[in-house]
Amino acid sequence: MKRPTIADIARRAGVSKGAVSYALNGQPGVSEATRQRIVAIAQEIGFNPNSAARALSGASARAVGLTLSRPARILSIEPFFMGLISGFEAELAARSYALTLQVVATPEQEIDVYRRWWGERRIDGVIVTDLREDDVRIPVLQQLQLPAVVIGGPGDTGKIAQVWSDDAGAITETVRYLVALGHRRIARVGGLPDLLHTQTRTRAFNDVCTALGLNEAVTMPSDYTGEEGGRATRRLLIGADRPTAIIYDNDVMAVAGLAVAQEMGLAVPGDLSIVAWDDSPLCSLVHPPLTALSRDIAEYGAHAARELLAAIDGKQVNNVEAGTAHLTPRGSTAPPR
Amino acid sequence: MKRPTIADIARRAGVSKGAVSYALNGQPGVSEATRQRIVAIAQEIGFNPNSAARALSGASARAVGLTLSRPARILSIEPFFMGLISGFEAELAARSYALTLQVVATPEQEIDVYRRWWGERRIDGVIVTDLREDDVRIPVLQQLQLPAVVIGGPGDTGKIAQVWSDDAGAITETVRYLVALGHRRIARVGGLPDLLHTQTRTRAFNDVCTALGLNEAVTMPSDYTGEEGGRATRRLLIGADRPTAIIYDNDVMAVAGLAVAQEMGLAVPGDLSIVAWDDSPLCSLVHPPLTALSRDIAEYGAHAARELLAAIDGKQVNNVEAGTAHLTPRGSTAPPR
DNA sequence: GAAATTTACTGAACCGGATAAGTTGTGGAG
DNA sequence: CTCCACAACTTATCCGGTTCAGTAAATTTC
Repeated sequence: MKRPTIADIARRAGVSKGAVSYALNGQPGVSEATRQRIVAIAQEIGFNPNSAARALSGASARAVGLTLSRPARILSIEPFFMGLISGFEAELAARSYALTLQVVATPEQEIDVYRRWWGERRIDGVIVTDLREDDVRIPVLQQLQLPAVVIGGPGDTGKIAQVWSDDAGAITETVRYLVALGHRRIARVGGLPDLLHTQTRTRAFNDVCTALGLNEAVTMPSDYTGEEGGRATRRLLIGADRPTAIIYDNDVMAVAGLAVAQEMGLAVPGDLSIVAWDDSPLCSLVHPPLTALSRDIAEYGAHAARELLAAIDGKQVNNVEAGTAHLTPRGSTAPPR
Repeated sequence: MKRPTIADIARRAGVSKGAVSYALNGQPGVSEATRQRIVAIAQEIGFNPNSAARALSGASARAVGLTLSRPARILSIEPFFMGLISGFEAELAARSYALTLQVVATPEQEIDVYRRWWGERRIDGVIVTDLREDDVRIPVLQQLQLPAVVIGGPGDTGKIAQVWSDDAGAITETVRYLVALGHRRIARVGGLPDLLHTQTRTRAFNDVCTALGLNEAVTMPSDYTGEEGGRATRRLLIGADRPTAIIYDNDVMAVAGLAVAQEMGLAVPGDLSIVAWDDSPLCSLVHPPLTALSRDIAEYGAHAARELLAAIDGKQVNNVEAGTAHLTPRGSTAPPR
């Protein structure tokens, strides 16, 4: 089936291609009567402008790119990214931008994808997640002058906009809450250590523990997987002065930690309190339901999408903080026995 | 930064645009020496063909579309879709096709998205999930002559290819296994009732229960969410002759069911055996780990992607079955007390 | 009422590739 | 030595929009 073009509309309306273009784009240069006639014909024959032709004649591709850089076995379970994608989408769809997705294995491959997408003019901008220290992707994005928004910071990204949430504030609140419950030995199972927001959390965790006079702030590095989270938990719990509370950097590890505690015969929250970072249905599903640091991930994604669209439109964008996660107490936290 | 075009390469190589196009696409019409010179220049200046220009001159858009039609709160936790996406991607990336994603709320909106994508020539084909009975999307796809592959069947989709897995065989195997363990009262918490694969499962479940002489095959309809799965479980367990085993149509509901059983003071697997459909890290994370119907979801997605690419290439594709899920016994199933 | 301006268009160039058709130059057959 | 076939290009056109430079008619201005 031949898809209709503006030439078809022009023929039926008895005007030139140019007039049709003006009419459909709300440009001046056609009378209101003609415009309505053209729009009606376009509607009737189900016209959609060929995105390739549009992109070729200088306009934008009306698409943005996102790479997912974690291995499939983590992605498949990590609710965070799906929430983020939903949030982007809501914002992008409203301005009829498409979202192009690619799964990558390494930062180098990710850079290649950006290079290719930009070179092909397939996208107008990208959303970058998991900012690292001295991130190799940043200079490439700057060199390409590819509009971008970075999620996870704050860090040094030059003129590239950032969207982040106040992780330091959230972890401080959490530790204070646990201390108020009576906990003195609080440990943490962290995310990937080279991610900037993991470092932010670790630093804030150490600071607040010192400030409150707690002995030592142990952070077990991990990788967001359930297996690693479980292993880290086991290592924390076999010591003589085991912690009475553990904060996990994501929900998956927290659920795994809960399973390990139960397997070792520890009561939750009686013997061990558990806090998950990033609330998700997962946290309410398990028994006991997990106390979690909630934030609106979809809104976080929507925020990033808005910033990116602004950057694409050439507006100068600044680093924005998109709200602090707040503690949602559930059944997994209580005073230690 | 101006992105290089074939005209730039042509100038530097001292040949015409046409020669560059032939050289880069492996077409005959240039000598091997010239071809290598051109390829070297393209490499050096980091040339990527403008996808819009390419798509405009008759070639394909080198992109396929996927809509996600469940509400965000389910998508965010359902590991199935992420696994599927990973699988597509592996296959698409290998042939440098892009994946365009859109979250939709209703089948009607989904149809609109297909119409727009196809009209805009943004994509070459789509992957359709969650086939229903008399699915409204199928006639639209046929009318548009939009290459497509349907996941979840088998059903009547005319010439549109389908990829499905043998759900009937899997559920039969599961029921036989539970009966072999000594269970006589087996219930099921199903997925959305209007999905075709849910109906296939329900029918097979009823059939095998009848064949094995079990009293009644109760299927509680649900919607894949943890909340609904938990509610359905509670309803099943409050009866006098409560089931000793429950099969869940996805992992999220199974985890929720486990929590409900524990909350009601029932031992798993002592008082209640649990089987989850679709294995995921989630199933191994909880305590006890859940017996699950495992299948390689990523491979399932890769299979669908291959079929779609074949359909785009104009090859006649047939309905293919992509393997049966097999039972992975873990700690959540045992003989009833 | 003639000149100046505005309105409502048309025609053509352009974006960056793909490709059909035309143009050389070379080597081999006859 | 000529003719032909073929390789190795060049030239020109096309894809479907956007946009700029024209143009004729209508309207305003003094």
